[in-house]
Amino acid sequence: MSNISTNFTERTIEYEQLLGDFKVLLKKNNLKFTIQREVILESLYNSDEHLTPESLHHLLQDKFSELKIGIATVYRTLSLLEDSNMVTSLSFGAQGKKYELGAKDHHDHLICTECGSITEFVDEEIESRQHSIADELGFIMKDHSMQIYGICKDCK
Amino acid sequence: MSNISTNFTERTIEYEQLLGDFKVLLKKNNLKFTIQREVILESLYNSDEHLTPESLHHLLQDKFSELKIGIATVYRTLSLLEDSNMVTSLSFGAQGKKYELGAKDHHDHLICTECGSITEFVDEEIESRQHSIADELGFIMKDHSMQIYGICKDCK
DNA sequence: GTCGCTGCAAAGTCTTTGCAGAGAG
DNA sequence: CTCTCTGCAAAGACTTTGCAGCGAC
Repeated sequence: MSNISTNFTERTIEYEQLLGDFKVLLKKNNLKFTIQREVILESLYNSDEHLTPESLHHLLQDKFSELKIGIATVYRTLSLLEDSNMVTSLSFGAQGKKYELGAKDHHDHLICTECGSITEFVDEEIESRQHSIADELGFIMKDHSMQIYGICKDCK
Repeated sequence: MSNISTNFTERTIEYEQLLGDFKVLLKKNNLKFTIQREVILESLYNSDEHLTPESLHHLLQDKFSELKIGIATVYRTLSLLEDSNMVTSLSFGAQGKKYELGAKDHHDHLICTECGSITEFVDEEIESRQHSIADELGFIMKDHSMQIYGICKDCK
């Protein structure tokens, strides 16, 4: 695999380490390290989106067309990664199930109902409050999603 | 530490009023008020659970077996209610989409990714922080939704 | 009586599974 | 060489749609 193009999402973990963790995980469970599994991990790492199995499959078919990765392999690998807590899945309303690497930072969204623009933000106060709430209710927090809907400053 | 009000499902609206609103809505859109639509609304009102189409269908078959309500009608009515903003849906994991009456107090959700259970909570600190963030970014906040995903105390 | 609604069943979607050949270790 | 993995296609699971008779208004 070629090297990883850096993009603007801050990562809390480097790809090399992530890949190493994955290999350890596979070995520990007597599973094999295949090119399909590698490109799926890499694509999740390099994506700023929350990917659906279908969008991930399309992406793989574009970028790694020579591999002819089947949709079943995408599903199987996502399940494997999710079971191993390397990715988390979220569901957004009617849009179905989406996956993202567990190693990424949280982020929330302001969505303008007029123009559809999306602004990302992170607020430490809310982040820490969420952890407190989860703790107080005996809940192990894995992820969250928060959307604020309204009218952005350009539209008002 | 501030309080987390785990005030489960306080209703802000009486059933009679809800039913009246529903009838107005139907009339306005030239739709008919049928017994099926009524028992679905009533069952949502009387349930403290977040219902899936399937669980709602089972419940209806138990309580109103003489009506022989079809699963298709359940799906159609839930879509109608959702489009009219009388119910909201949450979806998560492999377990599909769940519905709840929108007329309940505003609250956010803790969703267990293991068993699919949903715990509601309201936290004033987060509520007010959201308003501040929207203000700071020049955004007029209309609504928001927040879900925390993780593992509940029974599953961990 | 009109026209929307319903139950049924068939058709779509999305996801999982069975299988035989391919490939990692 | 062994035993898992993969792509394909078929099977499942969940949801939507077409239709003819039913029922609200």
